[in-house]
Amino acid sequence: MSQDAANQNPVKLDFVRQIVADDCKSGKWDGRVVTRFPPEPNGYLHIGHAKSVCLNFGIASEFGGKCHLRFDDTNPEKEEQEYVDSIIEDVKWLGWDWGENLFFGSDYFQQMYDWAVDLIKKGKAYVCDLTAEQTREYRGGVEGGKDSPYRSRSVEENLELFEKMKNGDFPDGAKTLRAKIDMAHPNFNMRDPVMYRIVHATHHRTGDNWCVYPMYDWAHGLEDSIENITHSICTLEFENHRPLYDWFLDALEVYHPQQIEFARLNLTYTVMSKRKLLKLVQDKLVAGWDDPRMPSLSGMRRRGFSPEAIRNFCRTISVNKFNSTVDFALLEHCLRQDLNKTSPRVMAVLNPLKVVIENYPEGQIEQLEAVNNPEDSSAGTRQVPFSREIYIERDDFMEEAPKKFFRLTPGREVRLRYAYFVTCTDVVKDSDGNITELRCTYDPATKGGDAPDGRKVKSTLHWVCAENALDAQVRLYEHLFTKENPDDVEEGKDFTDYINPNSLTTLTGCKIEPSLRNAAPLSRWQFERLGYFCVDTDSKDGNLVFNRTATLRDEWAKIKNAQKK
RNA sequence: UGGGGAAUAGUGUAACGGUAGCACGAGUGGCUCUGAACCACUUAGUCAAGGUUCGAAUCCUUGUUCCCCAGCCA
Repeated sequence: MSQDAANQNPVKLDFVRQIVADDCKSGKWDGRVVTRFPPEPNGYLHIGHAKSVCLNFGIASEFGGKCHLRFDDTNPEKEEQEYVDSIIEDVKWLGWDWGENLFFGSDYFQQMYDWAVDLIKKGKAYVCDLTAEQTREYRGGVEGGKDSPYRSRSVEENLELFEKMKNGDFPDGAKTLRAKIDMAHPNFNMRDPVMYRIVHATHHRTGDNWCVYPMYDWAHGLEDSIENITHSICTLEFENHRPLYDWFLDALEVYHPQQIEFARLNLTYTVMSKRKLLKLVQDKLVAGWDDPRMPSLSGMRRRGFSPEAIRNFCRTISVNKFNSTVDFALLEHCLRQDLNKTSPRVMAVLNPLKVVIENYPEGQIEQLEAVNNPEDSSAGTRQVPFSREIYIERDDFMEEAPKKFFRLTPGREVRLRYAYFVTCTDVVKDSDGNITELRCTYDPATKGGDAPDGRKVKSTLHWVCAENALDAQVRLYEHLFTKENPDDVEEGKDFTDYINPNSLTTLTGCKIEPSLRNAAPLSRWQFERLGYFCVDTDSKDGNLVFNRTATLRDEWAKIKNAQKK
């Protein structure tokens, strides 16, 4: 029974959960629910994988079942331990727990081999000497293929040859083991698919033990069967492979899970294929797999995404059988929803403009109380220093204020958050006319931010005390691509031609309030009025580095934009 | 020209023969010591055409459009 249903808070079930729920009701699997997340360790996990992870682990937890983490490591030429490690880290970070159920397809190589021998004995598999190119020719097109000349070898000969293949008696590509199905089948996957190929390569786990490696179609169903999976959930492109998945398991007469296919995730302004992400990394178009602009989970973690936000996002987009592209804004919404509740507030100035408060005593520093998180009273308060010289955001001052600009301008009174009302009295400029400093006066009666006479101000600014400010580097990010769909390329171009030149802006000399002096790497903060920021892993003592995870929603930016037009 | 899938507001998703709803986005207003958050309102949809039915997004027929498949990758 689904937890949500048990809580009498029935959520609408997606089609996969509906199947699982129906099966639980009918007792199809004796009430068991066993799913698996089966990544190939040939790349880092990305937000698209998170959809699958959350589906599989989510179903297991909601229906009182379990979910295995299984590495589908059947191709030694592409797979590496580095990827195994990163995948484990990422799934764990997302908050899922596979308990004892960490498996590797390669652990089943012997069982798979034995089953292949069974199939040969049943006359349902044969050793084929056709080259890769010949195999393709024989497979044929829509009109059908033709039988391999090796199709009718005797069981004895097949057994002997297959053993020799295993023992390494033949060079790479010399022979394959194929299932004997139907070369005229309208589904190409059923035209005597290859089960084993000869590869003399060192596997990251089994070393040089094997010279033959199983193909996906052969291996995957067997892995599922061995692990007693009930619902084998995979992406849409495997729909064509389901008849073969079923054929192998039926031919072997072994435990037979149900394969269910769903549509993979697409997101605007990003690419999601491992191949393309790898190219971005290898061509150094980004700083690595964990570059905060990458949709990889390691990148998003470094950017400041919370696991909670990603999990909510995956639940929100649901799952279906048709291709769709989710608006990046929805991801951002889920992000902000979580960070708003959980991020401590802090004041930071990205583009500092010095302000001297002329009637404030020189040399005086007072501590003012600031709320850490208005969404969470248990987060308490902290003291923020204030003095005669402070920094405010350059964008918060305009000498000639347009309509609807409520912030500081000569002669106007505004509030410095948690501090005082101040009025701008003078603008200091250099010889080129650039504003270098503002002169203000303050009203001592407004300490804390409220006027005893009840007068109001239109706007509240964040600020940082000049004397105590911490210097920091802040990295601002925008979409990695300028195009909503970077895969939709014009003639002669490729997706890398649409990389956004402004995807990364590095700001130095940013001013941060002193409470962040020892902020831990990957800790998440809201810089008031600016956005959510995360301490980068490059950050070191005395050399703070922040990533902007996301901006706050910004009404003024919209107005400004509209006024420009 | 073969096979396998799929079509619901701009986007993502519900409705399982009985009032087409929710979220995001966009817009308007309210509130505010974050132009945030929060609150209210507005916007906009069943791929098409037939049929069955008292009643169709849902069932049937025909058509249209889109996605996947001819690796010894997964």
